Amino acid sequence: MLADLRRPERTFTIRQLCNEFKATPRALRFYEDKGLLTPAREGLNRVYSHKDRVRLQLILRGKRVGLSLSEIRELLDLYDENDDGAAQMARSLKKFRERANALEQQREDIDGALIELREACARLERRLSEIRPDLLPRAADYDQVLRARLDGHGDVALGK
Amino acid sequence: MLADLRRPERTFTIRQLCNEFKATPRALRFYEDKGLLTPAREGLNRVYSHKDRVRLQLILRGKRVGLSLSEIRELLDLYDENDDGAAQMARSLKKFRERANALEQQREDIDGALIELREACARLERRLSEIRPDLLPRAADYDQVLRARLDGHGDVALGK
DNA sequence: GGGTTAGTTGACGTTTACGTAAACGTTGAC
DNA sequence: GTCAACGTTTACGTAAACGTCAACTAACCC
Repeated sequence: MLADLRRPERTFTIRQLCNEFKATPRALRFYEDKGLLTPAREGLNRVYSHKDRVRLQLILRGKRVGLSLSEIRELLDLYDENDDGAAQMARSLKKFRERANALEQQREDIDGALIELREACARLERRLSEIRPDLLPRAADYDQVLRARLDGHGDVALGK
Repeated sequence: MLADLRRPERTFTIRQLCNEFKATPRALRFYEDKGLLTPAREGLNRVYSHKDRVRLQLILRGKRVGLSLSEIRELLDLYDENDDGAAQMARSLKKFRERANALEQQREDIDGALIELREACARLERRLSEIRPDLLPRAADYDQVLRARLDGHGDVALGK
């Protein structure tokens, strides 16, 4: 086919990008509002270029790793303003490393919380098994694990 | 000393509890507003009993493991209403297990994000070292690790 | 004209856990 | 007397990332 996805002159509607990346129109307009995207217009309608699509990809990737929209915008701005592309790569690298550090910190926090939780669970289990062993829940939590996996996941909760 | 901390008739001012648990008066009043605490009054001033102190401890522990205030309130309510104490222990246990599952899920999300981040970092590092090796940041991130550890940590960021 | 589909803008709502005044009362120190 | 320190209440502000209307338009089909 001549109309390849990669052909630079190909354009996209808001709905196409939403379907492709599983976003909502509201979200794309919101990103535009925040200066992350600036699609062309055809009359009123937004027309997303190939470059816009790439930007959107970067935005969503940034979100997945837990960057805020304003942080993402800073990075995207660099890609525009910058001439050689080396300086902004260095800045991106720095940002990414910071994010990685923050995430590792979050992981430690979670581990700490898990330790506290497990202790509390153990205490409760001991006392319950002494007093009312019939009330001890059992297979129910497997349910929850399964439901959790089908639910919201893939994105990182933003700390702070 | 006769005036032991553990003597049940001992009471506390808002400030004392704040200092002890490193909270702000605003926070304690807020918890009261939300029905988590109901200290006595001496005129206008709040007077926290021994039991109030225990409740506050439970509140803060709940927060540390990432429970929302409304979830904490549900648990605390059970401690009050319930007669034998077994049923609410079972419910607490269930809640805690759910929280543990959710936290484990969050950990996986973070791990996924970290993988993506590390890949991105590796790409950037490769390209930078080819093009502008002088721009590669180095010891700077150790700084950030240290600063991060001194900063906000100990509490779990609530996801979703 | 009527209906459907997809697009637009604008504005308010949601959620959580408080922070931050504003305005006032009480008590003790100096 | 007056200042500071601590307490009180009420109420609005904040941050993030959209969701959820409402009201309108433009295009296409019959």
